[in-house]
Amino acid sequence: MTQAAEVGDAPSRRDRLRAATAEEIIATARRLLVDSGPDAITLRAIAREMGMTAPGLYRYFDNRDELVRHICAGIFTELGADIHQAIQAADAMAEAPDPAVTLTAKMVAACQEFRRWSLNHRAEFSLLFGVPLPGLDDGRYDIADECALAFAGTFFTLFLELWSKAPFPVPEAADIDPGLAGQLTRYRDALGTDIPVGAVLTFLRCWTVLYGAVAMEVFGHMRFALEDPAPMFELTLGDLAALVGLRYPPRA
Amino acid sequence: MTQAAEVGDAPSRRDRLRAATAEEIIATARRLLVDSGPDAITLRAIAREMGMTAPGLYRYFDNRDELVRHICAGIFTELGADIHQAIQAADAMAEAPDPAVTLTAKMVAACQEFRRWSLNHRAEFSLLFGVPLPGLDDGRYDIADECALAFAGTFFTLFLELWSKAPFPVPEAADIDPGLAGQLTRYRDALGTDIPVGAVLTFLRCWTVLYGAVAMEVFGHMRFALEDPAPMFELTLGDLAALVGLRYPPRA
DNA sequence: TTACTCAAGTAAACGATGTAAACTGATTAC
DNA sequence: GTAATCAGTTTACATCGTTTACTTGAGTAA
Repeated sequence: MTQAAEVGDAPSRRDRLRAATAEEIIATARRLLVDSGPDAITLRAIAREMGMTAPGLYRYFDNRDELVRHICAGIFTELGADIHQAIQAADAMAEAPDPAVTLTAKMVAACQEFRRWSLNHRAEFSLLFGVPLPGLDDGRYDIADECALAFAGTFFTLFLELWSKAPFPVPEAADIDPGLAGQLTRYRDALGTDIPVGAVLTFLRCWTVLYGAVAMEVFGHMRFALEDPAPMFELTLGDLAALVGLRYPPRA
Repeated sequence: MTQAAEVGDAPSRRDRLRAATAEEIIATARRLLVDSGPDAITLRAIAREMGMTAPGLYRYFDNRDELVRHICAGIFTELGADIHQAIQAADAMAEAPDPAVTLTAKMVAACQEFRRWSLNHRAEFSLLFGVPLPGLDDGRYDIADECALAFAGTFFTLFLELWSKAPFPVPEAADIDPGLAGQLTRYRDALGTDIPVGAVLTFLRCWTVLYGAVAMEVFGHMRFALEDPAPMFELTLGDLAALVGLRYPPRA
């Protein structure tokens, strides 16, 4: 009876012949997420794909949320690498004598790749940049936060390059709200650089603008007005370029 | 047995003495949302509060999603009224001879109220502006969309007032990407106004910037750098003011 | 070889969830 | 007076995360 009810395709334990690994579980869950959306990441579905049963997953994760956080960590890492590669590609393509043109190309490539990836990976984007998992508001710092910070580093590295190769005007430290300046100083020290706090502020403003434009598009909150926000994103790129002293599109 | 298991506090059907109304159900669900977060909006919990059983709710809504959409509609309406009131209050408070100062105060009041409400109603904000409910990607147009449009009208009315009382430079129609211009024209016509498409574009850019700043803060995606983003929002207000030809803070 | 230990699961169960189908008691229409 | 309709209830199903108790096989010490 039970034997007759066996399903065919999912790998059974005897097929695996080895113990599962946390990485395999995460990869399986990730595949379910990509193929069928966030609601498809159920312990039973993951276990089924792995040829085991749901409670067995508790050997590897304390609960579902922790598993999801590991999925997030992996996605952050992949997205960071993806954008890094786009920056490298733009660098290799550049043959302009004017360094500002090359820098602009790299910045634009990074932002466009972020948008492109986000639109092509809506489920993953929602997981990383949508409403956070409940219960994560406490001060705990986990692997997903760590990878998020590393992801931010991808953009920050580019920002540092822009700043060092073609410095742009940033708010004077004296003009910044003291409370904000203190926070920016702490964040700058955590990053381990010595750029002015005004530059850190500009970085965060850029990130906010970029996030807003992409999140709004991915979440479909722009559809009430536009069915294709792509040309508006080009204008956003212009705003971002202006924030770092560049011009986009290059020719006026 | 079953009688002995009766719970005490939830109103029983006999206490109600009248049929429920859809509005009561929505209000009950809304209270659960506010008190206990989005996960608390379960059909059984709502029914329990109403003194009935879960399947009875299907007399009023096709399914849970439809109920949630009605909750969203109510929240949109309330938020719009809230912001409208903040604008009115700023108008009443203003005693400046310079109209630009009054307009700035109203614009700032609207944006600040949007942020304040959003931070004080995170669960509701997530419902309205977070990742949309699955299955809503099809072209259906429901009551939540209608109320969202009305909500946008609150901001747009203010924008029109800014534009009419103190016109500001907007992109020339000829300089706008043709595809974008077409979409903007359609949206403008839907709004029933005759302002230039460049002004519509500026409106959408303002909304994107505002949304990005508030969503990022509500979702906690700024905590990796700042624990109190309030001063940064003041800078965002400055950016927004500049987009509509105003200055904030007023004194430089 | 035998006994012991431990890792890596399974099986069964609990209390939730959304939802479908069938049924019931009161109110209304004719 | 009887039929229809309203506003629910009861029961049931599949699925969810999670807990508890049990099994199984591999490695190891004596």
